[in-house]
Parts: sequence; structure tokens; C-alpha cells
Amino acid sequence: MSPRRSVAEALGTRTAILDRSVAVASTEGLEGLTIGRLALDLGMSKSGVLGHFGSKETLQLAVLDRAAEVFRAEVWEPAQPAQPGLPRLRALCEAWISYLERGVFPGGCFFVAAAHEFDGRKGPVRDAVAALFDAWRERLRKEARRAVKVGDLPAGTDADQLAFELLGVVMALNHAIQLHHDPEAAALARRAVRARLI
Amino acid sequence: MSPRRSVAEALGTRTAILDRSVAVASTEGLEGLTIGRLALDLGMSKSGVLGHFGSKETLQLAVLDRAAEVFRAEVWEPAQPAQPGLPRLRALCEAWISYLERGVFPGGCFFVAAAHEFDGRKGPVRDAVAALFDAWRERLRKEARRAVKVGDLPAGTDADQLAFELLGVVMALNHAIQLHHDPEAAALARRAVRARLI
DNA sequence: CCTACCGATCGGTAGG
DNA sequence: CCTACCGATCGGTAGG
Repeated sequence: MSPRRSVAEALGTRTAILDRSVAVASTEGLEGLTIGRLALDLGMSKSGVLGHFGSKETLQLAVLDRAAEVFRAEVWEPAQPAQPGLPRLRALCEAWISYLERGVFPGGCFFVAAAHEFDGRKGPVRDAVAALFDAWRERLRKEARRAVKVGDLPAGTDADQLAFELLGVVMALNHAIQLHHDPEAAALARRAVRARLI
Repeated sequence: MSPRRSVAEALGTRTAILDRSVAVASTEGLEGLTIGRLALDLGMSKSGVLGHFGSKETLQLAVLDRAAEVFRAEVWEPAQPAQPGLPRLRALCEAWISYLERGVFPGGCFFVAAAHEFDGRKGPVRDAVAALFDAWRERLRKEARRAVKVGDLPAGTDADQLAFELLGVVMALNHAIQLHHDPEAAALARRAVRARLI
């Protein structure tokens, strides 16, 4: 009945597992993340790791959640102080570009990688990835609509179209950084964003 | 010394292995492609499959090569008849969008997936993927420069910038189709391309 | 949280 | 092209 470790210790272990998992999954992918390797890295047994999550799939969902928190803190929150509409849209894009430029996740954008890994499958992990992208795209659209409403963007600007194109810019940037280690790509991305946001 | 199968038969088997490999790797990834599954699918033994390539890595390189041939036939060749410059650039983008729309590879763009799978690694597969993207981007740039030269695009248009943005558009399209099964995304992509190409 | 296992599957080899 | 293996590793479980 009584736990071998205190609640605080167990929480600390859980956090340590998740932090390591995010780092590994960022470079190896959510499927490339293995319990055995995690256990070795953390100096634990496999069952010790698995005990915190129950199954690999539950671990993957927890990792996705943790990574989404990081993204929120790195991209959404820095843009919150900016005025709603165009200023915030600009701040969002700049934070997004900076997040990729600084390599917040060592393997590049966690979610783009996860999307490619799971888009051909079914199940809760795929659904969670899709829900994240849906939420982010909707957020971009909302901010774009607001920018049109307050007159920062020309009336008749298509918010769907704008969100689609901005997503394309950050995807191209992620690709250029990760595959080509291209240091000039961030400048191209900034110019592309500027051209779209007045 | 004498082969168990004729040269023609061996070539046919090799082709069958590669065709199946391209289909599997398109959905499961180049790393998710396994010799055992391939052998099962083809009614062969594992060593029978491996005998044609020697190692999994060599198979992966051959699969990449085969997929690049398909891409060439689906995207570059249809655009060749178009006039150099803007018309050909437009034809290229349309062929690229159509290739994604028709789902030529069942798992979406083979190369974007491979790029994400291998961008954190070293070795010949990563290098081959990077070389493919380099070549395609250079080809887009070249066509863009030509379009500027013949006056189809405004003087001072940055070919690097244009190639970067067009790549972003097709990446966003690939993502929308594969993860969201979004049937409207192709229209967004076409509008984005049109806005960039006069 | 551990040890000690399970069956399945991985890439690859020996030998024919 | 086959059978028959190899050592390693996979996710997961039993039992404590």
C-alpha cells in the first residue's frame, strides 16, 4: 500500500523521465523513443520507467503534452503582451521563428516530426498531434481575423489563407535548419512573414 | 557461379522488392521499412530480399533513388514542355501540388518524411536526402532567375526567397493533406502560388 | 521502485 | 534464392 518513494520523489522521477523523453523523442521521434534506452539514460530499470506511465503509448501522450507546454511558453506566451491583431500576429511569428532558430528542441520542431511519424496511422497519439495543430491553426486564424477587423490588414484578407501560408513559412524554416543547417533561412522566413503581414 | 534465376528474373524480383519498399516506406518511413515484413509481403525469405541489396542501408538508398525517379516523372517532366521562366515555374508548382493531391505516394511526400526521419543523423541516407532537396531547390531557383531575366517577374525578385516560399507552400499542403485530410488545402496552395507568381 | 522473465522481432550471416 | 541460425533489443508482465 505505502509507496516506496514519497509522492514528491515520485513526481520528481516522473518529471525527469519526461524531460529526458522530450529530448530523445525530439531527435529520434516518438516511436524511436524506447523504454530500454530511457531506463539506461536515467539509471533505472525498464519496469521502473514503465511504472510511471503504464504503456509506451501513454508515455508518448505525456511527452506530447509536455512538449506542448514548452511550445506554449516559448511561442504563445511571449506574444501575449502584444496588441491583439497585427502586432500580436507579428509577435507570434517572430516567437515561432526564434523558437526554431534557437533550437529549443534539439531535433527541431517536435510536432512537425510527430505529425509525419503518425499521420498515416490511427490512434490516440495521432489524434493528439492533429488536435494540437488544429488548435494552433485556429489561433492563428483568430488573430488574423482580428487584424482584419481592426483594420490592420486589408478588408477581404482571407484568414484561412494567411494561416496556411504562415504555417508553410515556419515549416520551410524548420526543414532548412534541420536538414541543411542553413543559417540564412531565418532571414528568409522573416522576410516572408513581413511580406504577408503588411 | 551460375545464378539460380536468370538475370531477367533477378531484375524483376529486384523491381518488385523496390516497388513494395517504396509503398511501405511511404507510410511507415524508411526506418520503419523492415526486411522481415518485406519478405512476408513478397512471399520470400528475409535472406532472399537482403541478397539483392546487401544491407538495409543499401536498400534504403535504392528506395530513395526509385522514389526520386517517380518524383521526376510526376513533377519535373510534366513541366518541361512549358516555356522557360514563369510558365514553367507555374507548371512545376501545379505538378507538385497535383502530385500531392493525387497521393502518388500513399503516405504523402516521401522526401519530406525522409528528411524528418534522418535530419538528426549522419550517414549516406541523410546525405542522399539532403542532396535531393538541394538539387530541387536549385532547380526552382534557376527557373525563378530565368523568369526574372526574361521579364516575367519584376527585376529585383529574390530567387532564393521565392524558392523558399514555394517550398513552404507545398510543405504546408503535404501536412494538411496527410494529417488533416483537408480537401480544401490544395485550393489554398494554388492561391498561394498564384499570389507569388504574378 | 527492483529482478527476472516472456514471446516477438530486429538486421544480418553461414552454408548451401 | 532457401533453411537455420546468431545476438540484440523490443514492449510488457509477474511477483515482490
